[in-house]
Amino acid sequence: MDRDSVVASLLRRLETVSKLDPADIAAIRSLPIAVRHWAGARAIVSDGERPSECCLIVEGFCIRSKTTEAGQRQILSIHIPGDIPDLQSLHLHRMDHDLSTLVPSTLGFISHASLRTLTHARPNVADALWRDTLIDAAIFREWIVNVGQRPAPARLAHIVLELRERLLAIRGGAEPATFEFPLTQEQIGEALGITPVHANRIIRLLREDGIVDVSRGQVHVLDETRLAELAQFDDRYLHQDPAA
Amino acid sequence: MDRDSVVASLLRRLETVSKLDPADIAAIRSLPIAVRHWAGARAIVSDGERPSECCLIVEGFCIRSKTTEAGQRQILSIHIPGDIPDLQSLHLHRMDHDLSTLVPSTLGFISHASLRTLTHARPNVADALWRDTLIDAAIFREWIVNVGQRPAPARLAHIVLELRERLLAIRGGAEPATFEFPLTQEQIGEALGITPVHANRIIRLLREDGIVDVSRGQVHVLDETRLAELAQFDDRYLHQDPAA
DNA sequence: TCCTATCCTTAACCTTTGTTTGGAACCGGC
DNA sequence: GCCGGTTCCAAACAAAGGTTAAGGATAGGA
Repeated sequence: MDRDSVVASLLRRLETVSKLDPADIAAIRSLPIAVRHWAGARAIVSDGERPSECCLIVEGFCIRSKTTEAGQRQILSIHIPGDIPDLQSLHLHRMDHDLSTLVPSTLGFISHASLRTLTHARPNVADALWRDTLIDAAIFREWIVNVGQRPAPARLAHIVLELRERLLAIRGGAEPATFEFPLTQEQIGEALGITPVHANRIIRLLREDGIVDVSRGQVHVLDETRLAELAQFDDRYLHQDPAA
Repeated sequence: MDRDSVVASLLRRLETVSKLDPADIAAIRSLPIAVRHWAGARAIVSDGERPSECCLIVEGFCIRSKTTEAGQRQILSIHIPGDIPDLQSLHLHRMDHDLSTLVPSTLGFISHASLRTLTHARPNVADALWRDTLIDAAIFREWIVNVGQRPAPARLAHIVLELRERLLAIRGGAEPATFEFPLTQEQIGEALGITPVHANRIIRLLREDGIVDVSRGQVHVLDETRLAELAQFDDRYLHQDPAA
C-alpha cells in the first residue's frame, strides 16, 4: 500500500462530503501518516485511553462500541475505508468508547499534533474535518431513532442500507445487490440492541420472506422494493452532498 | 434580559468545557446576538430547513427530535441554557431533525456568517465550538447505549441523572434532590423509545419503590444510592473537564 | 362557573423480544 | 484427520413492552 493511495482514500471521502481547494488538498497530502496492519477483531483504542493520534481506515472494517457495567455491548457505528473513526479524540482527549477492527485492516495513523497544526493553518480543512465529525453525529442520531423506534427487522434493514449507501459513496458505481457486511449475528445483535438469538430469528425471517439474505459476512438484496419499504431509509442524514 | 447575561450563559458553558484565553473571550463577547422570546412547545427550526443562524438557549428548555415516516417521534437530546443545540447547522446546512422549545424560552440567535468569521479568525474558538459539537455526539452515543441496552426503568434513571449533572455544570452548587424536568410522560416515552403507557408504568414503579419521583415537570430523588445503582451513570462521557 | 384540552392513570390483553438450552455446521491449528 | 472454539440455527418458555380503551385530574379559556 503506497502513500498516495493511502491519502487518496481520505481525500475521496472528504471530497464527497466537503469542497476543498487545491491548496487544502496539497496540505492534506503532506500530512505524515504511519501505515500499519491490524488483525481482525482487535482493539485499536480503548475506553479510557488518551490517544495522541487519529486512525484513518485505509482498508478493512472497524466498529466503535461501548460496554455497560452489566457487560452488555452496544455497537455505535460501523466504519469503512476513508473514515477517521476517532477523529473526535483530537478534542475529546479521553476515549469514552472502544474502537476495534472487524476484519484484518490497513490503518493510517496521523498525530494529533500534525492535525492541529493543519487545522489552525487552514480553516477550510478544519471546517471539512469538523463537518466530518458532524456527519458522524448525524449518523448517531439516526441510530438512536433506529434502536428507539423501529422494530427489529426494520432496524436490520436500515443498517444494511446505510452501509451500502456509504460504501457506494467511496467506491462509486451502481447500488450493488451483493456487498460485504462482516458482522457475526452476535455483532448484528449488538448493533441493533437485541440478543443474538433474536438477531438470528429476524435474519431468518427476512431471508424466508425473500427480502434480504444476510449471511457469511455478506448481504444479498433479494427484493429491493420491499427492503426499502421496510427500512424507511432516507439518505439525507448522511449529508453526502458538499453543496447541500 | 441584558446583553451581558446572554453572553454570560454561553461563556459559562464553553468555559466548563474548554479553556479560553482573554482574547478569545473578548471575541465571543463581540458576537452579534439577537435575543427573542419563544413560547413553549414551538418549533425553532424544522427538519429539511436551511437555517442561516444558530440558536443559543439563554433561558428555558429545548429538545431535538426526529419523526419517522410511520409518525413515531424520537427525542434525541434535551437542551438547557448555555447550549447551542443547532450548532451543527453551521456545517450541515440542511437540518436532518427538529429543534423545538419545551417551555417558554429566551433564545439568542447568532448568524452563521459571524460565527464563521469568528472561527476562521480565532482557531482556539473554533476548537472550543468544535469540541462542543463533539460532546453533543458523545451524548448521542450514550443515548444509543441507553435505548439499545438498558431496560426502561434504568433508561429513565440515566436520563434524569444526566440532566441533573448538566444543570449542575452550568449552575454550580451541590447535587440537588429536586430539579426541573419539564417533559410530559408522552415526551419521556419519546426520549426512552417506549410508549406513553409504559412510561407511566415505570414512573409509577420507581415512585412506589421509593427511588425517584418524576411528576409535574419535576424530579425528586428519593433514594440517591439506589437511583445511581439503577442508572449505572458515569459522567465521563459528558467531558466536562477542559483539562481532561 | 362550566367546558374543553391535555395530561395522567389504570386495566386487560396481545406481540415482540429475552432466556435457556442444545445441536449442527464450520474453521483454523495440530 | 481430529479437536476446540466459534458461529449459526432452532424450539420452548418467560418477561418486557405495546395496544386498546376508558375514567379521572388539572388548568386555561369562554
